Amino acid sequence: MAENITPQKQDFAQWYQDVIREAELADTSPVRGCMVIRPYGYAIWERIRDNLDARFKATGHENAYFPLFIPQSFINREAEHVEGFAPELAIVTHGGGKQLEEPLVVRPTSETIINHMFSKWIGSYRDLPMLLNQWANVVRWEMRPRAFLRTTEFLWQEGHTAHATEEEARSETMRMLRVYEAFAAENAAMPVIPGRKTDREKFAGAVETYSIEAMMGNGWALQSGTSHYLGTNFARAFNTRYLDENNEQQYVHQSSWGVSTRLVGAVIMVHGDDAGLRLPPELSPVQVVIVPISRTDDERSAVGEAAARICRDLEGAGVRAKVDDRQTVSPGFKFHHWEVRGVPVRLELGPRDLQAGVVTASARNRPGRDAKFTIGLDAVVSEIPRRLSAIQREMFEEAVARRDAMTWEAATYDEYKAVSGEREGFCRVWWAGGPDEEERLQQETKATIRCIPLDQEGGEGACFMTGRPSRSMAIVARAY
RNA sequence: CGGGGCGUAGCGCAGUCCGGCUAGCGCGCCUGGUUCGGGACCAGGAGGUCGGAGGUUCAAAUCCUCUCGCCCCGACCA
Repeated sequence: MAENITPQKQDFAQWYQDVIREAELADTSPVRGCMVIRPYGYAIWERIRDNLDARFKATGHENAYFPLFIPQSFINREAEHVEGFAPELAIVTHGGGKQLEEPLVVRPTSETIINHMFSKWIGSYRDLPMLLNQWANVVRWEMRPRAFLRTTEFLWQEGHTAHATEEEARSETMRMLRVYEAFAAENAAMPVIPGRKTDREKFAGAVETYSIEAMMGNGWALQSGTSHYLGTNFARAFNTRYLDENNEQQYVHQSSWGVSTRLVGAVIMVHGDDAGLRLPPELSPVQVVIVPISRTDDERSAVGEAAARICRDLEGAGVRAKVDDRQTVSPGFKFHHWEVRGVPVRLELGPRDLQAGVVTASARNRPGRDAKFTIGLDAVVSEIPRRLSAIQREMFEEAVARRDAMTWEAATYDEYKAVSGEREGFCRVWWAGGPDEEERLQQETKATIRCIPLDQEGGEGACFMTGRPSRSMAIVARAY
């Protein structure tokens, strides 16, 4: 069927690249590590962006824009931050034909420049909380790029907030993590596990890092969003202080949180199949594609007219619909074209349908010719939105079912090592280990502690590596 | 930076070991016609510094030296 796409089971990494090429999501760039996001891939990002942006606004955040260039000395102010980012910085040394007095770092993230500004803008407790977000590109020099998942330049959103108290900042950190979780479930049809990162996986400069972890089609984990409690680390480095009710100077407590174009990769790998991309209706740039079928000129005009009317009616009902009225390719070609691109619903409209007063429909998540069904012309506008909701729900349920089927438990490290050889996916373990155990785990099995889920079932057990008693379980998995 | 693979038409490749016809094949592209309910068919056509530089030779895609780049697997990361 999809002759240009390697089957997932044969080679998942190759399948991923094939889908990106065939669906025209992205292309390689002349600069290693960078990628060109093509219009269709960018349209998916726009859907992600618009959905999230609305959620940020609804939680009281405002958008702003901070500069791409950051004085190198800013990065150096927070000890852990420098250490963490130094290896992946791009640094500009020349401008206007002259060597710069101070090199400029191309932002890898904006905590430093934003704190520089916050320290000017925040004077008293009345200025707090400050809740900002920016949509921007960032650069982190990558040794091993992968389209969407890890590129040297990527697009993202970074929220930065300042609060009077630790409690408020911590609560903001968790609130935004839950916003990501809701976006993933409701828009991306992607179940995720919100959890706390171990110190080893923590953001450089944060007190605590939380993430949402999603399971890809091959059982690997993908960190799909992060939220950090920064404490007063950057506030101290940049002297971001406010005067409290008692006329005393206090450092602000901060959070930062982000998701990136990596989410596009997540959607590909969570939902895609051997025929290509499958998009949840919420994120699909085109939700319904209408393919007119005709032989004679008379048929063409009758069918074309009907197709245009259906399209208008659907758009009127808030559905993103499109007629593929190209004369230069056959209907069969169009079927594949839109299947590879993951469009949730296809309507075929030909003379036979018009005669019978119906359209022939098929849902991308129920592949195959036999799964086609018909909808009465009168019922299209009422039926399609219901179908789209159903597809959205089915795709989420399917992803949940696969994740659950590929999640298992191990009581001891030996058991983990024995089973993980044959079993992909997430392994739940009791965890009370430290950096040494994590290091050993990664060296010996290539897996890492993805997170310690926030939503624990309770109980107590012995840490699978150290044997020490623990009240929390962790997720162990291979990760991108 | 280590290990592996690859650079020949827009894309995918053969040809390279063992030097020798005018550098080929599939897809795509252009023109015309017939088609159109699951990637249509026929005929004609356009398209190449064989990644780059140097060398060996009567003769180099093919052999030698150097070089540039890309992809995959590992260490770092959203």
